[in-house]
Amino acid sequence: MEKAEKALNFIEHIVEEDLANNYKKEELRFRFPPEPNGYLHLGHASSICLNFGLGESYNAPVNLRFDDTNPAKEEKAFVDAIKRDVEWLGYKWDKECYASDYFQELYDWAIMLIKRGKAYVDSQSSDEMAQQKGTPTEPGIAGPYRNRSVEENLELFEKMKNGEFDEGMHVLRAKIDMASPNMLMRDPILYRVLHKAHHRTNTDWCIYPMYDWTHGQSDYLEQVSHSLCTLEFLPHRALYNWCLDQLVSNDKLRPKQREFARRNLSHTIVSKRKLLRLVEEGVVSSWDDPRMPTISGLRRRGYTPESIRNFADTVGIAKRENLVDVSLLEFHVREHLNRIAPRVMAVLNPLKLVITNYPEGKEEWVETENNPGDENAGTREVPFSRELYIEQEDFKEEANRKFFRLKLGGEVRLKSGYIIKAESCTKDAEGNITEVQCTYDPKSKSGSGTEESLRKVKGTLHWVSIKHAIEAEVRLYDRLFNDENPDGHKDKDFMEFVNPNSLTTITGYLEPNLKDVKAGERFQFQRLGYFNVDTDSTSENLVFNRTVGLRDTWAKIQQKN
RNA sequence: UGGCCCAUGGUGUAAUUGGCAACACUCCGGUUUUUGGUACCGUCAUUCAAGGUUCGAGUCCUUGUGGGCCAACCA
Repeated sequence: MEKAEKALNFIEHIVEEDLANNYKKEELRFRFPPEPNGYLHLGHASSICLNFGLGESYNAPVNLRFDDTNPAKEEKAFVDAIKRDVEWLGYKWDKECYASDYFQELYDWAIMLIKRGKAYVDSQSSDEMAQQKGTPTEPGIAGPYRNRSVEENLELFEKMKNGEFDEGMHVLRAKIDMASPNMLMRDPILYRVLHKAHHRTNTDWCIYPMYDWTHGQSDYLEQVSHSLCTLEFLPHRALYNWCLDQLVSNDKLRPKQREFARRNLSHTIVSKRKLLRLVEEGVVSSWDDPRMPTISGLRRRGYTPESIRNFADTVGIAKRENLVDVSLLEFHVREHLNRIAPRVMAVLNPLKLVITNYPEGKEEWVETENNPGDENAGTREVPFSRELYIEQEDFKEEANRKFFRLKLGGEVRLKSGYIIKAESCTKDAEGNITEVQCTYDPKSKSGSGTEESLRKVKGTLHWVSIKHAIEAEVRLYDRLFNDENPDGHKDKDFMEFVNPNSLTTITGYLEPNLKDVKAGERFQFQRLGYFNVDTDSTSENLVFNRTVGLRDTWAKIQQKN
């Protein structure tokens, strides 16, 4: 229903056009084709959301296909991690496919190619072949094996398959055009010998097909209608089509490859090799460190699948270079968490506050909303007593009228509690404030309905009763990189931009309702931000991650002065 | 130096395919608020440049400028 309202992106325009011309709606099929050689990250999320989103809007199946043609890099563990991440994002694939399931068909087609004189075994070194390949501005030249006989090619390819050759001795190449302006058409390699066990086919094969000889065929076998990939594969399209030309039959659907620009996120890096460096050099603790742009990192950080999908959706898709600001991602987590996260009170930088006219030993439980924006969220009770913690930031001995918080002689409301007035404070030898003494107005209790309780005071502070507070380890995260585009400097290594303060670990004091929280649960620490329970958390040692802070206009006001 | 792709506010995308440049975020300003949160309101682009076609151009054409991609037995 909301689809009719929404403008279409250029991929959807292509689909619409195909639907208007030669495709039937039932023929639409998409696929997400990761190589199981690492963890999924935000970049993959774009592709996932694009393909599965298309599947949803056209009610078309989407395959999850593992592009597992290089056993040197791929592992079962990554397959499992990828499946878990796609599921977590909230998508269901139609078929779970593997390029390795097509090894036999691919091999048979290669034989066919050889028989038609369109493929040959080359027995040169990769250096020699690279030499002959030319450059983008100069055409390539034919190698000495280009015109081997069909029989010889057949025999050699058979021996390659049977494991009679070492790696690197022979490859199978398509015979296309060594002078093509498209480098990829200069007799691309189709098969190489790899004496490695594959995580699914084990040692059944010792020749493995290359990407270009696999992808289009896989799409064709699965009858994928639209094969979407990133822009750097654009030159591969000609080869994709060439491969299909060799084998498509007219009664079956012919897949088409279309390309979109990968999404780049500011202050972030996504290259597998570089993320690995962050892990190996100990900048982060692991692949699922909450600072990592991996799906598992974002999950651990407290991001919701909805927020990532909404982000992908509003960013959209196009063909130009881009650098999306992280603030948009942050906006979407806040937007979602604001709706679903229960509010709680927690003090992260405690300052002791003593209410001198509050009876010693007295305690009462005050009622407070779980989410002011959601009537159905209900209320809970929080213990209040004579000695509380407030944030150090929330008290100043003196301040101008812009400062809505507590100052000597000034009044403030303790959220869901009483209105208090700061009377005095004590300091240590260095002049740091160690305690604030205040008085409260017993008639001003929140919700009591008294005239005093209805008084307007400018500031409201969150607080926690010292006696009842529970301690927790709180991990405060900041951007991993200080530069907007850490990967975008030709003369500088991205490691130079690592933010040394991307993680600060402190002890926080929480309202006691939080004592039984479980990993993954999300909360808003009122006035501070959104936090979730980390997987490291135990009942003895609670651990919270700050997913994202609240919008902080006060911080901006201060910055200006 | 060859081929291909791209160019719309600070950012990312739209524009019924030639008909009043729209949406979201950010920034800035304001209203509401027992979260300096949320919600709400307002300000911010004559579409890279120059020419052309047309009653009319972000959209079509030409040239230029700027950016990107292409020479792994990776995907």
